[in-house]
Amino acid sequence: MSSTKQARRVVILDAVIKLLASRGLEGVTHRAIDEAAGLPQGSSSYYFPKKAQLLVEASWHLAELLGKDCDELQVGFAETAAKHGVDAAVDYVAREVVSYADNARDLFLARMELTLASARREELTDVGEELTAAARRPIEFFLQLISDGRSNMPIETCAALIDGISLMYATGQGPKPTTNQIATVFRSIL
Amino acid sequence: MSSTKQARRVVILDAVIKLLASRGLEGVTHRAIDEAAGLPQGSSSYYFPKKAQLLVEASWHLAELLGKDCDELQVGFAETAAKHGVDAAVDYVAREVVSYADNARDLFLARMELTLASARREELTDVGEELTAAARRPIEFFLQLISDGRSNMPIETCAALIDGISLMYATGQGPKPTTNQIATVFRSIL
DNA sequence: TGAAAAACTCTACATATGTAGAGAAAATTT
DNA sequence: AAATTTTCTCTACATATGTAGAGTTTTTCA
Repeated sequence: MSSTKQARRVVILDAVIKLLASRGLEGVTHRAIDEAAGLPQGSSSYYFPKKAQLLVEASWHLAELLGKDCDELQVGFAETAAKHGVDAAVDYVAREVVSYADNARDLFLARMELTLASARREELTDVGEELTAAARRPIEFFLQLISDGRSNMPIETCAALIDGISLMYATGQGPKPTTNQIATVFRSIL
Repeated sequence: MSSTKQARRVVILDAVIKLLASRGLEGVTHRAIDEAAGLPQGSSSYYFPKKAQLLVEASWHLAELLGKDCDELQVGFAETAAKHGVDAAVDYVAREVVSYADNARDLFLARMELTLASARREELTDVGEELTAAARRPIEFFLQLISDGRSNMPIETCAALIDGISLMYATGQGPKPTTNQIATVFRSIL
């Protein structure tokens, strides 16, 4: 596959993620995608003829985006820990988690939409698990590091807490999480 | 409004909730509702001509159902606390929360769908808040009782945690919450 | 440069959906 | 019981959507 073709596929998948966040699964139509992506009508239909497959690929793409962000976060954490100690690193992560709530709102909401959909669409089962795994990976990493494996909160519980807080904030049902709140969660784990 | 008419409206709104859980917002169509409710085609369209309004009313109905369940839970809690002490009551609530994850899966998933939708559909803003409030009310009640207002975990955080755990379980992304896990959350609040 | 292939855009069409309203059935009133 | 109103069911229709493929443009390559 040529790189321009690949690039256009990415443009389309990005548009799908944006639409998932702004209009939900019901708002993801070939025509709406073309418009959101600024491409001629028929484009998304040409690159992804079947909608079911389109959603699967958009999900994998989202998992990749989440993974990249998480990798960056891990690097930042490791560097901060090395320079200023674990305690400062915990604060660093807490700050990142909080700012991520705004910066990656679309990614988060798209993940929630797809996670819900994965429970009822067979073709999304696998990538649904990957989405969850991608979101959990960095948390797992931190818990391991800061608690040295002796965390008294299971990784799933911690991830669920962050997801729950993010969901309420992203949907306007709760206040913006504070750095303090997140840091407290991490520290209460020790 | 006659009671039979009111009864039929409830049948329809119940069907909407079931569909929200099993097929998501995209699966809620007048025709699908009629079939799910076992009513003649055109019924849901007759009782709720506008889909936007149908969703609003289904949301209020869901909030009412959640409220009833929560009231029962509060009564059970109060009785158990009176008979066997607060500690036993905490266990009681933890057990209820866990069994609720299975018994009220549809209600929970419908609430998640509607909460996500309320972030992008203006007409759902108000009822979206009510849905969240209805789900939080009993938690607020318990926290107040068991921590006597000196909880070190804000009500929003506790509610977000339970929602997050429930979401992962309901979508097949996490293990079934255990009584122990929930009880630990409640006790860690003290 | 010109033909062949590939990539893309546009159009068409079958089905699905929201919505309105005609017509039938049931209930109510006289 | 007949008339009238109310309630409900069925049908129709305009629009939206998924999907396929015709036709066009661009690229590749001999």
